[in-house]
Order: sequence, then C-alpha cells, then structure tokens
Amino acid sequence: MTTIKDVARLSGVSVASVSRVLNNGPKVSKKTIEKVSKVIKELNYTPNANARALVTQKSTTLGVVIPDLIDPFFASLANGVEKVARKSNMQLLLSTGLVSAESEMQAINLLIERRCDVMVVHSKKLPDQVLIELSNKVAGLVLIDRYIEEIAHRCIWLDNIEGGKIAARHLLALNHKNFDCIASKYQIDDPLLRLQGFQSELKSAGVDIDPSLIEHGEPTLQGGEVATQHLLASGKRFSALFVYNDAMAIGAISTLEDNGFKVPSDISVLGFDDVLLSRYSRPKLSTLNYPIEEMAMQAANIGLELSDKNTELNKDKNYKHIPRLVKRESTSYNPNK
Amino acid sequence: MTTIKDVARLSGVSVASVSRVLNNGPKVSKKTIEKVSKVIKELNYTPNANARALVTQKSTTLGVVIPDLIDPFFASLANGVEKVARKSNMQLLLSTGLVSAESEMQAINLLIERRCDVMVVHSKKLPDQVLIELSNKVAGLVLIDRYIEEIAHRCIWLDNIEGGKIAARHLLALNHKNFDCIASKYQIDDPLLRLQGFQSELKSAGVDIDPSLIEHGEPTLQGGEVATQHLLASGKRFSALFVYNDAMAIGAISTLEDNGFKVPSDISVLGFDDVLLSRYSRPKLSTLNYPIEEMAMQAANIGLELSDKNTELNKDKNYKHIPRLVKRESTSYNPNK
DNA sequence: AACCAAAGGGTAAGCGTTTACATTTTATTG
DNA sequence: CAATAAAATGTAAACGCTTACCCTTTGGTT
Repeated sequence: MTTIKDVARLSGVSVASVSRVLNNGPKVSKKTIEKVSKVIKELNYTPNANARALVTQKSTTLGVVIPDLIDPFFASLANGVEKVARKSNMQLLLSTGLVSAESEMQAINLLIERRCDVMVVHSKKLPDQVLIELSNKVAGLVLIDRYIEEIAHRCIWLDNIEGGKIAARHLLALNHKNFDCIASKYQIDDPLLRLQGFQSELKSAGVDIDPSLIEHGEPTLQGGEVATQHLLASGKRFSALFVYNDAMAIGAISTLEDNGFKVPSDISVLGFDDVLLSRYSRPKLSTLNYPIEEMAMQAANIGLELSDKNTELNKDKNYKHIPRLVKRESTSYNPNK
Repeated sequence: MTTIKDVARLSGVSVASVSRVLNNGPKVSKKTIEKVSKVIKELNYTPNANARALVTQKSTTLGVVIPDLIDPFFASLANGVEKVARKSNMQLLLSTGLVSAESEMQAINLLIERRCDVMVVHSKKLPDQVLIELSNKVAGLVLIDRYIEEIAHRCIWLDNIEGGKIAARHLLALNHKNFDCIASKYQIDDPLLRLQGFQSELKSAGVDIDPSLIEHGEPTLQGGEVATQHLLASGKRFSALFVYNDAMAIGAISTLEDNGFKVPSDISVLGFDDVLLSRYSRPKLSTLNYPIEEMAMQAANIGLELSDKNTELNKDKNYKHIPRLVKRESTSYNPNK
C-alpha cells in the first residue's frame, strides 16, 4: 500500500509538506498543494489512520458496547451513536457484550485497546465499582441505561420507576379497576423498577395487585404468549394489562384474541419501549416511548465533551429521561363502573 | 496511558520480553512471564492496538458498510459480520453509506484509512467499475447483496428472480388465478428482479399481469397501506398479492382488513425478507426468507480468506443464495375454481 | 543595496509496538 | 570442568505518520 513517502518522493517534496496538505496545514503554497494533490490522486493514496492515531494520540473512534445488534432497541442505540460519529467525523467501533460480566469486560477492553476517544457502554452485569474504576482510565466513558451515583455525570438513563407510574396513571385514568402485569424473568433493574413504579402508583390509588399473580417470562413474543396463557389459566379477571416490553405485549394481545378477548374493548394492553414493532401490530400498540436513540446521541455527545481535556468536567450533571406515553389503539376506556 | 516501556521498566526486563509475554511468544521463561504479568496487572496496562496494527500491518478489524442500522435487515447483516469478527478475535468497524454514490464511497474510504483487513460492503449506488477497481486495492473486499460478474468470487448475493418465481409457484399451487403486486418505488435491482421473476413464472403458467396495475410505493408499512388503497380503488379483483417486502405486506394486510377483506381467506398476501416483523404480525406473514445473517457471515469469512495472502484465490467461486419459502398464515388455498 | 520579516519547506524525533538478529545465560554432554 | 548446544533476553530498526524547530526563499522597506 502506498505511503506518505511515496507521495513525497513522486511530488518532489518532503513528507512534512505532504502531511501539511493532507491536513490543510498552515504553511503550504498553492503550488505544493496542487502538485501533491495530483500525486495523491494518481497513486490513489489513502493515509493510514493507525499511524495517525499513534502520533496524534487520538483515534477519532467512538466505541459502543451493546449485547447484540438484532434487538432493535440496541440497534437504535448504536444508530444514535453512529449519527454523532458521522457528524463528528469519527468512526463507530462496535463490541458486543452479550450477557456475562466477563464478556462485557472483554468487550470494553477491546475498545480500550483501540484507544477509542469515546465509549458508550451498555452494561448490566458489571459491578458499579468496576465501572467507576474504568471511568478513571477512560476519560470519554459514558454509561447508558444505567445509573451509578458516584459517576452520575457519565450516566444517561431512563426513569423506569416513573415509567411504571405513568403506565398506572394512564390505565387508572381510563377507569380500569382490575390490573395485571407481565414482567421479564430477568432480574435486572429495568423490569423490577417498572413494576415497582406501577405497583406503587396503583397502591396510591387504593388498588393492590397480588404479587403472586404477576407473570414472569422471556421478553419476547413467545414469552408474552406463554405468560398470557398462564394468566388466563389462573382465572384472574382483569381489564388492563401492563407488559414489560412491546414484544411481549404483542404476544399477549395475540393470545388474548385467540382466547376470545378483544383488545382493547375487553382488555387494554400497554407495552413499553415503543419499538418499531409497536406501530406494526394490530391493534397498534399503546406504549411508553423509550427515547433510546436520542439518549444514545446525547451519550455520545457527552462522551465527546468528557474526552476533551479542555472542558473541565461538571460532576453535578444529571441525565435522567422520562418515558413518554404513546396512546395508540391497544388501550381504551373501561365502561364498567 | 501506560505503555509497554513502563511495564518493561517496572518489571526489569526489555520491551521485547514484555512484548513476548503479551503475545505468548516462543522464548520466554516462566519467571519472566510471571514477573511481567504481575506488573501488567498492577499498572492496569492495555496494549495499544494502533501501534500494533502499524507494525504488524494488520488491523484485526472487519469493516462493514450499510445504509443504516435502523433497518432490521441491515442490522442482521451487521450482526452476522459481528459474529464472525468475534469468533476471529477481530473488531467490527461500522460505516453507514446511506443513499448516494458519494456517501457510499466516503464510507468505504473511511474503512480503508483504518486499513480494515476485511470489508463487507453493501453498495447499491456505486458503479460496477468503481467496485472492481476498489477490489484491486483492498484484498479482503466482499460485496453483499450484489452481483458483478468480473468479481463474482467476491459477491454474496440472493437470486431475486428465483425468489419471484418461487413466490409465483407458491401462489399458483394454492389455486390462485388473479394476482397483483406491490413493488418498491425505488428503481434498484431487488424489486425489479423480484417482479420480473414473478411475472415470468406467471406467464409460463399462462397468466398475464397488467403492468399498469402494479402499485409502487415506499417500502414501509405506510407505503404498503397507501399502495393497497390505490389497488382497491382501481377496482381490480385479485385473490393473491405479492408484496415487495414484509413491512409493506403488513401494511397491505392492515388496509385489506380495514376494507373488509379477510387475509388469507379472501386474499392471500405474500411478503419478502422474513424479518422479525413477519412473525409478529396477525396473521403471521407468509414470506420468502432472505438469509441475510448467514450470508453476512459467509461474506465475512470469504473476506477473511481473501485477505489472507497464503490462500490463493479461486475466481470461479459463486455465492448465489436462493430464498426459501416460509409458509405461515397469510396465504391459503383459493377454493374458487 | 542592505536589511529584515514573513512565508514556505525540510529535518528529524517520536508515537507504541513487533521482530530479526546479536548477545548472554543456562543446561547438557563427554 | 571445558566445550557446546539450547534457551532466554536484549538491542535496535521499522511501521506511517505529525510537528517542533530550523533553514531557505521571497519580496518589501529604508
């Protein structure tokens, strides 16, 4: 592959001059620029970013750690970061963390090896302490979808508790009296907090929900179907169902209708996340919008700031987001008094 | 950030030795390994991949060019490449090409700057000739979802014509007599060829389809809805509808049912791609499976081979894929004689 | 004509690694 | 114990670039 030396030789100047035209540096004459540019074209020369990164000590690389790309939620996250990367003339380096603490750590390490200027990390398994230490090593580290008090200025997160409350309020406002929930079987913050918020708001309204009746399942279409079958089998009567995420909610709707219940006239179903799916289902899904792409963009931008030595960091920042209720067709007024 | 020199100094050996334990090189004593490993832990040292890439002339990076990550189809593509990257201890560098030839070229150039060993490129707009030239510069270049005869050994593609034919045969086998199509408004290969195959197979069966009745629309849910409205407004009668992709097909179904047609009992609807969506719709969508993730994995693996100077390249390879019919609930037998 | 500032361009060091080669240490053998 | 082979380690060059510093032009002022 041709190097800067080749270009220098063929255009009869020093490598310094070539470098200067490459970076439109300060001290080059029109003539040199033309000469060199011509040779660059001819040789089809492309500068080596690795060499550049080495000498400049910045990689113009934005790293992302997510479990996978198949889940549209994470794809949106990555897409948000990518947008910022593009705008900042940087590149997206992707590392998938999958499930375990070890694999998350490994994914992060790969990005550190690459000396990413910024790292947007979605980690569920790594302990707080590890992440805190990591943030001492990587200036541009940002956590998304997680809150750790000690490094709150690096955390972009969604208030899941408030999300649960909003859900409860919506259903309450629609005159519902009998509720049930489908939760995720995974014991991580998101489902736990959503449920917590939901229940606490119901309780404030004087409604109690028997914890033993809450179904837990795989957060997928099938998981939603299975959970709903269990729910129906239990004989519990309810007119409003709050489901952990949109995929499960769609599975729930499908099972409800297969069993003769109309959504929303018989039973209202409320999802969470507002992924693409929710707009494609019939009835279109009412849900809580999780603005993950905007949050990802914000995260990337904050990482950019953080990685810039010139801006002194303000540790008092807080980046909490509140989900927004999206009323579509799967929830409606309950006429029963 | 600590460097190999720091590690060398603190452990009282030369950088060469450190490098050797880093790469479990051939000639290091147990003692040195232990000594150095300890210091590495202490200093929390992470080697610099850029420096490595520079000296070894390989970046252990796998580049991908796709329009965006939001489209689940491309997310699957990226995910396939990522799987291979992970298995090969490489990293995924992502560049989005969006729509224009220029932006595609720019995305590719960014990957070249990074000296990606392998590049999996999804390009629709760049002319054949440019891609052919590019493949002379980048040994590990692979094209996905595109066929160029001169570099067929670098092309992993799907036979869209055959896909159209399979669709036609399926619908024909279900005793359908009156067909219509919804196509994409974009004049690129995929929709054109699918339609071509569909029509040609129908013609073989003695059925003609009036080109003027074929609707063209945005390849989205809304596009499918609008196109279907036009179709219905035209008054044309049909019992089988072949739609460019799954999103449009779901839009079509929704509009058909809103207008009193039952799917599939009144009208069979067949999609294309078999994205996640198709399993979530009601009725579940019959469609043609586009094995994009497997193709992407194959592409990445071929790129890996190609980039390896030791394997001599066989230009006679051909990587054509045939879509597979997935019968679900949106197509059924037409009882009318 | 002499001087000087400004502008353009070159030299060379250094970024953090790997690795061929040279050198030293250790183990083996007669 | 000397000789020698084998193993471990060190030295230094190289990868492709940027940039601080220095040198050479150029042309404007007196």
